Amino acid sequence: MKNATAKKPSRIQTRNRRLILDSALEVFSRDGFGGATLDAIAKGAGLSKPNVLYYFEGKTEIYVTLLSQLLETWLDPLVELDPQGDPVEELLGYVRHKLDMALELPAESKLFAGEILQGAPSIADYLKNDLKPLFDKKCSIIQDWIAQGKLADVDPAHLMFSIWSTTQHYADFGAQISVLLSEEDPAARAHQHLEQMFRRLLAPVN
Amino acid sequence: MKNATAKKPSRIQTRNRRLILDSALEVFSRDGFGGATLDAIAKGAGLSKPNVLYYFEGKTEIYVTLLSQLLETWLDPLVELDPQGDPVEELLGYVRHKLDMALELPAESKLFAGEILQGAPSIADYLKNDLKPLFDKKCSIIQDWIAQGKLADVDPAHLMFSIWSTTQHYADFGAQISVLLSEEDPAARAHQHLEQMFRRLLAPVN
DNA sequence: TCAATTTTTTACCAATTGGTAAACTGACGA
DNA sequence: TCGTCAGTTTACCAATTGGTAAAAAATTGA
Repeated sequence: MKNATAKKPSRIQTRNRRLILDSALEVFSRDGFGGATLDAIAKGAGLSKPNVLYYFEGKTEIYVTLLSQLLETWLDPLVELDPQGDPVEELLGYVRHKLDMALELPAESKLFAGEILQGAPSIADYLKNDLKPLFDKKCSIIQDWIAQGKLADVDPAHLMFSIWSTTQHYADFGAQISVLLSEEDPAARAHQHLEQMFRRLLAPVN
Repeated sequence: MKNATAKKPSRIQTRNRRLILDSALEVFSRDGFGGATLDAIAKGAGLSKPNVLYYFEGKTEIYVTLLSQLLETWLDPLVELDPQGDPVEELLGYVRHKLDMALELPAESKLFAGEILQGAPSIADYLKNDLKPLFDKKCSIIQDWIAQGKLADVDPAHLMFSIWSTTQHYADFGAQISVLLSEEDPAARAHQHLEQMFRRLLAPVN
């Protein structure tokens, strides 16, 4: 008898749920929620469609599971912004971390981008209840840094937007970048460029 | 008899094609290509589905028409980057223009973003044959400016990426921004912030 | 006015899609 | 050895979807 409340999952369950989520991440991030099909996800996971539905209640549940797992990972580096550290270095570290994530996990970034692009229908609550408070807290830390003269006078919220957009751009618009760039190593140049840009923006003017 | 080669369109044709494209822009940008349906587009245009298909050969043709119209508008401000003008002001003007477009035409921005997000399946050729040459040309203009000491030493390509990402972010991630921001007027703050950021980045260090 | 042409509607359809029912397989403990 | 139950497959289905055929209505030009 399967109990709704947490029966420790078997080895097979762990493996197959992993397979399904891996496949689904690829399919959803490539085709969007509307364009993704259970058949494609099942095929990618090497399982039959009914077998996939044995592990998840439906397409939507797979999608939401993926998103909520992603959000934890995604939020992490922001949480780490330390009020005690050196302001400029803290923020540059955050930029570096976010860029690395975009470069290493482009599918996750695209999944998130697609969800927001379509009005965040599945994660509106999360944004309001979890992200917003954290965002406000970090903004006020930045505000304090500015008040202490340790940082140039920037708008904290819009600074965050700039960090998010410039870093995630390398994942979300990867298709465009790879056409426009002939370089061997965009990653290194990207790091250099963003470091330069945000250092100049943030360095306090004495 | 309908001739394939340009019969001047009737008043009804112009009107209905416009209605269809307007509705399709909203539907595609909200639901993505895969999630969009002809029924939704037809309903939004106030026409029957077969009537829509009287004006366009299919869902894909509507989508591609929309994209190619959009690309012209979108490219325009980049074309205007003038090698003769003052470098910093030229680039800041470009930033301003792009931000205004994102704020005023968010649906267009989202449509484009969605297409790139999914690997640019419909506009890969356009990117290679039209955008790339223009991009290279403008990059070398920027490179010249730098060589002349009129601009800080930035990577032109990545500078462009930063401009695109930060400005379009206000459209593409609007759902997130509106949750995080309680301000009355994000547009004004956004303009201020981007001006500040790019001015500091671009100002030549004497 | 009336025939030719454009536009619109009605009635369909084949393919795909998300999802279900139920039979089947196989491992494991008593 | 047998019953139990997790896991899998087969066969299916109703709804939706992109699209078509052809008749009906509206418009236009002579």
